Amino acid sequence: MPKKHTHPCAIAATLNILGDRWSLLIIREAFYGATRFGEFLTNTGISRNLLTERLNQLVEDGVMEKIPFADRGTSYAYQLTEKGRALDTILMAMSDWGSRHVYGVGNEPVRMMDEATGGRVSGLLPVTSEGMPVSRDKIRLELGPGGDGRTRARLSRAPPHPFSTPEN
Amino acid sequence: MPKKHTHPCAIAATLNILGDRWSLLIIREAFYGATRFGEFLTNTGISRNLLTERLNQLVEDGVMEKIPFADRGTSYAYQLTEKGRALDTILMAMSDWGSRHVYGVGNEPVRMMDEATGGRVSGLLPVTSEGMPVSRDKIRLELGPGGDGRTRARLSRAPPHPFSTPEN
DNA sequence: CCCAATAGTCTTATTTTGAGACTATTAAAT
DNA sequence: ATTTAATAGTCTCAAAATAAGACTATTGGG
Repeated sequence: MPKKHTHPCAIAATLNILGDRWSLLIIREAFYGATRFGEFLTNTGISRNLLTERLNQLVEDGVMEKIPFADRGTSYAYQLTEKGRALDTILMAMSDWGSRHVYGVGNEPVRMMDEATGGRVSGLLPVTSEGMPVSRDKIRLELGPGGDGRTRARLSRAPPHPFSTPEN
Repeated sequence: MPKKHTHPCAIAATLNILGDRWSLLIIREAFYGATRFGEFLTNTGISRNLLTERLNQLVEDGVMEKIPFADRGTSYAYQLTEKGRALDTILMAMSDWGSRHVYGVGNEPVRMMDEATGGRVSGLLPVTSEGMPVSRDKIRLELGPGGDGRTRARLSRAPPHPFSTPEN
């Protein structure tokens, strides 16, 4: 794995764990039910040595766990931890973006459906801790307890509402 | 950039564009207001040759655009396209995950605040096209128009509700 | 005891990354 | 008009990661 980002930023920290071509594809397969070395191997197309390294890293990072499995030969089940299952939102966001902006609406390989209403899941809405929807135009970034001078400097250069759409 | 994923999957397609250590950090800086080569250079810590390559790639992929800029020397502004601004959800999801599971709640470098209520933005909720919240336990994956046999095979192996929490 | 299945290791060539020196273009200052 | 400084690169080289595939180790079942 390449060198790591060192500045205090939750996005950079996430990229330190998942910022490569394969890790999130392995995670995707785990959500799709894969647990065995061979399944990840054939379902993703990664090479053996890299899969070994990535699985070890994901276990070390607490995203997956490796569990001995009674089966022919030496065998293990790799499964998501709670920390790993929390990656569902990132996968959904990437699936949504890729569907809309790479494949295009009407050409998605996979659709997410809401079994309750039969409608399509069509996005992710920022919400407060009370579950109230938040408008992207009203989101402001604030220095948190884990931030430092560099974080403050970065935030002070940022626009007041980074995720708002530009007024024309 | 490394070889690309070829199977039909919106997540894989997204990783083909953003699946490396730097691209999303460049995008983050763009949301934080950076537009110039030198800003991306110093704010991310990427090396010059890689920044050149990544910016070119992001422009080619339609995520950013390069606009001549009247200033000292040869200069340009790199800015997000609409396709690029749509990456906000992925960034928010990564920021949220990194805050909770790497830094830990109470130790986040940056907090997202809702200016309307003063509360913290604390997650992303899947919603239907009508804006109705969807329970993760009720999300089912379905073959879309862009899928093929491999997509179908992958989905048929998947659990009925991939994003539900396991019953204990 | 042998066989097959599983999960790896090892080797080698190729590609990507990282670091930094060097170059090109242009607006402003003199 | 010439020089200077700022900007955005290009180029070179070493180090590291990736890719592909041959080979090895462990173990349960026949």
